[in-house]
Amino acid sequence: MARRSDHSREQLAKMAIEAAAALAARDGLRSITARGVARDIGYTVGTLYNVFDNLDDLVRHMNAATMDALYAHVTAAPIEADPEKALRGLARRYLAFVSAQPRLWSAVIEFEPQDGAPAPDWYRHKAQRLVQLGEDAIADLFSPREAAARRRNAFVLWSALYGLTALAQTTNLAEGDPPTALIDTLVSTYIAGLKAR
Amino acid sequence: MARRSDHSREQLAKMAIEAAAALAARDGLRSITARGVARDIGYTVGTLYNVFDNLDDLVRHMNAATMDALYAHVTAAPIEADPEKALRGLARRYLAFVSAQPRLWSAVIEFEPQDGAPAPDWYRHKAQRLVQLGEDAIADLFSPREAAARRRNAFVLWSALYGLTALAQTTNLAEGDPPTALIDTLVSTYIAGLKAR
DNA sequence: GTGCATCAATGAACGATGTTCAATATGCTT
DNA sequence: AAGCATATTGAACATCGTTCATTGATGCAC
Repeated sequence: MARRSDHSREQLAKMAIEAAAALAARDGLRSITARGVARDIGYTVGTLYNVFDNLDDLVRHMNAATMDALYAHVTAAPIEADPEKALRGLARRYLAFVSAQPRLWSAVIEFEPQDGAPAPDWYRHKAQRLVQLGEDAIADLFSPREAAARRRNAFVLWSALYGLTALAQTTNLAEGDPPTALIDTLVSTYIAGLKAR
Repeated sequence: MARRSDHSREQLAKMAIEAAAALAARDGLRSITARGVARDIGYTVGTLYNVFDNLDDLVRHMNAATMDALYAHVTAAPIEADPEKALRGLARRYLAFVSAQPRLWSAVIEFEPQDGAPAPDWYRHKAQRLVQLGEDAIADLFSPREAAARRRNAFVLWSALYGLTALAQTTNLAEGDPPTALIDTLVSTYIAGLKAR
């Protein structure tokens, strides 16, 4: 029983993350429990705490995996040269991913660790990579001397996309318009605004 | 035992909501517990369940109160006629409120009821009122025949603001820029984009 | 092969959680 | 004064996150 070494520490972590993601995808972030995850991977609670500091740690790793999957999905297609086309493509693929895995993405949005500690660098980097994609897409609209403005606008765009997907999922405020139309409106209008600077 | 007419049902609800808000403001959404709220208002758990269906119900009412407070704060100042000035004013007051009560606003963002039931109409209306403010602000940029576009853009703007405040609070992705600069960038650029239609 | 030290895995135990509901205390009516 | 209606209670239940002494499988020394 003890010391099975059926799986390495890394394998255990991966299995637990996938089991947690399956639970979250089905019934939401709050349905993730230590005992539930342990049961689903064929181990007991104690083992989970050998691999992760606590449940929040596991959830963070789960969310990191979701962000990795999002990044992979968004970069699967080539990125066009024209800023507006590039951005629209990124945004639509982003939306497609979120729509396909709504509860998984909700888990990323909802999650707030019990201790108010800020997210570790390795986690923040996952988000930064996504912002960077947007920054690259709009790079042609800025001169090399405007690096700060380029970065700021990329962050604003990413935040706007984030908010749009967050609200388009849950609320029903924009009844007439499909999410794609909202995304396109955002990208077109914002890019037009950038060009008009 | 507390005398049964010390407080009306409405008073009890108000006290519980305020107690929950105090807990959330100090230690976050997850620090709200039935026993904790009950203790703080001088009653026991059972009484809480006479007033609210369950904890999620209480949290929803707490978030509704937060949105009411936000609406009151945002509309406390007169709204200017010029779309950009009006929108910038709304956005800045929005940001001021969120910055002053970060954990309370986080509770609005993070909250997802256990049962995946959609938010009731009376709750969604609270958000809709805020979107309406934005729609009124940009009304002059649209002809009467473009009601759909006006509504869509108001929703996009609100979502963008929402995302910006959500991310500006937690992440540290935009290190150089204060939140106000991000808000102004968003408003200016988007309004410029609308004018360039 | 044998023995043993190591340590991954266990699962009982703890305090706290959300929620229920029979029992009870209280105010109002008659 | 008696009785009714009901607001309030708090014990009880299942489940939660987390800890840690115990256990037994494993790899290594010999």
